[in-house]
Amino acid sequence: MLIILDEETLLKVVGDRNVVKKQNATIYDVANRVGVSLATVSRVVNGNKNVRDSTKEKVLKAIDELGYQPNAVARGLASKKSTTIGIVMPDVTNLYYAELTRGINDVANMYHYDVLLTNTDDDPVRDVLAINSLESKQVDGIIFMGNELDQGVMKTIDALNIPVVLAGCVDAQKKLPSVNIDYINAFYEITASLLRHGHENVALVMGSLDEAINRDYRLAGYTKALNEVGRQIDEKFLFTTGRDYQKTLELAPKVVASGATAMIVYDDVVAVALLNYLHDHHFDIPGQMELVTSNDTNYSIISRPQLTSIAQPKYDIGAVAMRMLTKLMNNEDLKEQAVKLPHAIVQRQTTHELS
Amino acid sequence: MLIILDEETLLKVVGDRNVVKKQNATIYDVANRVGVSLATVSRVVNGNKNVRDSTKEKVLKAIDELGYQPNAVARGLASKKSTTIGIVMPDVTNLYYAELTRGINDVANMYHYDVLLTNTDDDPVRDVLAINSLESKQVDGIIFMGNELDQGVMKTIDALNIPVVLAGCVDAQKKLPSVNIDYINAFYEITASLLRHGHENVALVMGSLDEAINRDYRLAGYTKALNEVGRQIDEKFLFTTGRDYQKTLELAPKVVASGATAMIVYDDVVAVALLNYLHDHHFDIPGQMELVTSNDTNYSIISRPQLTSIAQPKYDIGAVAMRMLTKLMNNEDLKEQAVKLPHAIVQRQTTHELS
DNA sequence: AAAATTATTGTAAGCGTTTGCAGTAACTAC
DNA sequence: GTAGTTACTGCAAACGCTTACAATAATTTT
Repeated sequence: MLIILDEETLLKVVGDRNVVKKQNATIYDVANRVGVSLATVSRVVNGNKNVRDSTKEKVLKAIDELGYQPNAVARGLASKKSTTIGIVMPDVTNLYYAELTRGINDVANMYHYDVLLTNTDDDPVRDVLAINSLESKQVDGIIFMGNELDQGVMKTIDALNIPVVLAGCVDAQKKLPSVNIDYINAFYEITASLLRHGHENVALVMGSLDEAINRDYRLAGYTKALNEVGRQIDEKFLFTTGRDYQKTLELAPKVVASGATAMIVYDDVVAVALLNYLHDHHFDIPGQMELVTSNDTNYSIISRPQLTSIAQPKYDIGAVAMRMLTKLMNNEDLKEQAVKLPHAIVQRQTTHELS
Repeated sequence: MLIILDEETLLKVVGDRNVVKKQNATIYDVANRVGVSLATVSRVVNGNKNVRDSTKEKVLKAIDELGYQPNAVARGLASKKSTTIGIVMPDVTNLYYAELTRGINDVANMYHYDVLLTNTDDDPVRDVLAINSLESKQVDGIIFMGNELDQGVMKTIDALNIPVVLAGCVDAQKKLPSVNIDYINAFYEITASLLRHGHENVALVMGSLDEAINRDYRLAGYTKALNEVGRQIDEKFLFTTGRDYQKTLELAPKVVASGATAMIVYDDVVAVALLNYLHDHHFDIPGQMELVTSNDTNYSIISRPQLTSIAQPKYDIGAVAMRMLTKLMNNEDLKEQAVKLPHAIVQRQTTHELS
């Protein structure tokens, strides 16, 4: 014989309220208690106007009494919306992406979206897997960050029924909505400034040239400034490295050996490593070497001397990207596809007065 | 008259493959194509043995051809499992938590869980909201990080039908499984060491004393060391502050004014701020002031001088917490409820030789 | 006061899976 | 060959909600 105990009886048996986890109430329970249909309860839960005030109150009361919370999964299945977005990013541990993420998160919460987060370490294979997984979880939108939009990734995104916005990530084909700073100009400006100050040999330290953001943006800005004063790029001043402190420490002597007297660096971790190498080898900074980094994370304030940096509105890049995504999810049109947020050059201690 | 076009016809009309997003295939489509029932397809998808090999192959082939991907939401509703876990944390932007998160994420992915991430800025109200939201999304488990388990939060967790593991977060009542280092001993050791080296006045810089982790752990270890040499705590050497660079800069002169000749700091951002204050005011470190921090994030390597630190296996704390959670979600028993991972003291440049 | 309109509520068909149970086919042992 | 097993497969009922559409009640209009 099967005995089904009600909660109170069960309590007596078990003796400890904490052991008796109440089965979560369903919309059905609420409807029953009030004596209305599921549809009515659903309407009040979803803020539908077509409910008499008196009914609404009764339902609300019952919801409160039962501690009813709509089951988001069931909701998702029925409505095809999950009120969840996905973030695909290289690494939470990198301050640059962490701050973008923070911006995304805050705006997402503001619009009552939850956030599914995946680290892919810039591995296109994992990017694709992540996107597929997000699709199967029926996210309403995706924000993609990372150095490079691999072809396979692009294809996957293309086949998606879900809006995607890029944040701090460049799409050479300009097919996807994105939020960035004007990388070309930023690198142009800082290079030009350094050249104006008499530097003959300005090193550029970037990520892989296979990535559009380095090749077509950072390097392009640098080249433009050089060309403008009638000079060509000299490969010996070009360096590439991953965002890794230790590895960059190994790269440092090579940069020094190149004869550069100034360097522009694409990432703060990399810049700090170079700076510390110079510091530990008693270089005079900025006397012997000027140094500009480009993400303006906490690192550039914390380092001694403090790093002059291209400042990006990181939090805002994330926030704006997320805001755009909400519009897309809402089938609204975007005014701009490729949003460029303003950047600045923050003068600190690793350069002389800039202008 | 309503005309429903098949994809190919639609293609001819629209002319652009990219505009025709294929409707995702369902389990039903697969079953139809092979000529078996839904149940059979479901079985092969879920790796159930009871399927003849030849059938299995046919199904697999159809799945491949249709590009079928199970709908995780429907699955979740039917099976009551979401293969998703939730993380509730103060702030992704804090390197300490970011590294824990990284550990959690990697292990979660290893076990094919996705991760829902919420920042709550240590606000108990938002903690509760986040947990409720996660519950309604039917996550299979939750990892909670943060300074303090507020009463309300505790209550919410108690009422949950979902396993929760704490990471880098202390539960004074020891009711919840958790992963930490042995904070008491860590702070005891470093304090004792500093005392042995002749410091009369050792400052302790922590977060709020309302939080158990500060009051009952960090302070307790510090006190123990003091008592051991027959001394009492002197309130004038106790300082509390949030994890904020600028605010700590304001606190710094007070710490100096206290007459302390050594300080133990609970967070790297805070420690770096203090260090930089001292550096910028030309203090001799460690000559005039020794400084120990306690999270050993990148900051302590990047700062100049580099920070001596209590080293925590941050990534592993996250990883182990997640591993424990998988067991709990699998209804396995835990060997230990409160796991303590080993810590170490990493000697760098802000202290003299320790012992 | 009947008709027309509008506001409110209920009915029931999904949404795409999983899964217990029942049925059928294939195999084994006698 | 028959009974007893075992291996496969299918049926159909959930899971908890949303949402057309239909039905009823309340209100206005004439």
